[in-house]
Amino acid sequence: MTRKEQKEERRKIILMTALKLFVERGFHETKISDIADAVPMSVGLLFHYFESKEVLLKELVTMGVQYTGHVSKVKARDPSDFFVTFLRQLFEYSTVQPWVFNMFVLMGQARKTGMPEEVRAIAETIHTAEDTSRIIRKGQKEGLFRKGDALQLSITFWAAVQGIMEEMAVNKDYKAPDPEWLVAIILGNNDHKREKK
Amino acid sequence: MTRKEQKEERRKIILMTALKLFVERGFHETKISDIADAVPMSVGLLFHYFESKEVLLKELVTMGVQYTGHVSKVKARDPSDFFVTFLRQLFEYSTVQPWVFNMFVLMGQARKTGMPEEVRAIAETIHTAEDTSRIIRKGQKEGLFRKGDALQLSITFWAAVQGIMEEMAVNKDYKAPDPEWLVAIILGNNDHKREKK
DNA sequence: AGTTTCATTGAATTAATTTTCAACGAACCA
DNA sequence: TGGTTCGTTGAAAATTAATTCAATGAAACT
Repeated sequence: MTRKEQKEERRKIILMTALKLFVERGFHETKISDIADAVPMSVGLLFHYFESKEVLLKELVTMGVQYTGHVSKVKARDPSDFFVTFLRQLFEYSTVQPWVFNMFVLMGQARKTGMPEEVRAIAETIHTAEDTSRIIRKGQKEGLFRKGDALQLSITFWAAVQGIMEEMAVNKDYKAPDPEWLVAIILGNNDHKREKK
Repeated sequence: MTRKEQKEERRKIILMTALKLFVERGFHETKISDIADAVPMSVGLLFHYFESKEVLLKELVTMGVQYTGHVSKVKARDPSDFFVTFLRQLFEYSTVQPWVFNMFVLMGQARKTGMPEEVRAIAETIHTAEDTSRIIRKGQKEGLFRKGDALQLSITFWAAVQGIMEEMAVNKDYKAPDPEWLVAIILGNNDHKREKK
């Protein structure tokens, strides 16, 4: 079993290395040999672990889909806190658990541009914006959130977050913003609901 | 001269076609033959106009740099209005002047991921965030904007906008948000300054 | 100790695209 | 009209990166 575990371990290292490179430079800009060099291992060996570059990517995105499934369920207690808390955690991960951070960025990229069509299809099985639009609707009923199309609001919020995350991935000088800055997108002018500090 | 004008015209068509495809599908995912088909013209002829795919991209990004130079100077009258007005115009362009819209998205992509290194270098000669951070600082002095590092605020704002724009580029169902939703990122809780409708 | 399995390498092969090119014909010029 | 230039094409060549593979040696198993 040690042999099998070893292999599993190695696969993980490759996946995490590739994830980092894909996020920093983009899928197509990352050569198989770049991944191999970074691990490090020979190009040939990498193919012993993954049958192709695209399969490697697909495995990452599939992991992302599963993981995201978890996250979105975790905490749907209070509409007003949900987003701040989520962002705070996400931004913390950027230093503590880079892979979570990178995964988030990759999933966003996969939905958009510059990835094989098939990969996009996998990434699109996630419906974060739809899910959180329910939370927003709830928040709107309570008068906490801005009025307007909840789904549009939700998509806007996540698109903005994605933008921030990608900036962070590329621009290492840039420090994560205060989550409240972003939550203001959906919060609107709500002075009654303000954090007491 | 008609011959030369003709050629210039043709080059523009190619540039605009490529821009659209690059933004919708990504640079690497767009084959020269895709561009040629879309124009339409033969692959060989495209090389009569541009010596390589990368040169074509570089020319687009260079145009973007010049154009952005204009824009950021245009209207720096009133800090509070600046951002709302800018966004309103930008979102309008998405339907009226798609190329401006696409250009904006391309420039953001070029700064980030998935483009040749050399292109990134060109795109990074733009310093929108630095420029607008001055406006933000001014707004902060007037008590209109949220407190905090003005540059970080500025980068955050533009990164969010970039996220929205990319969403719009890919998800045609998604309608541009109300500019105020995004300006809330820098506005903070400012009830005295509210649009009268 | 001998045998089998499997991780490992780097060079050879293949695949996908970009880029070049020889050939043709239409527009322009004398 | 005859000649030159230039737009145009599609197929051939070159390039680049992914993928395969035969060979090697170390670990595990008998």
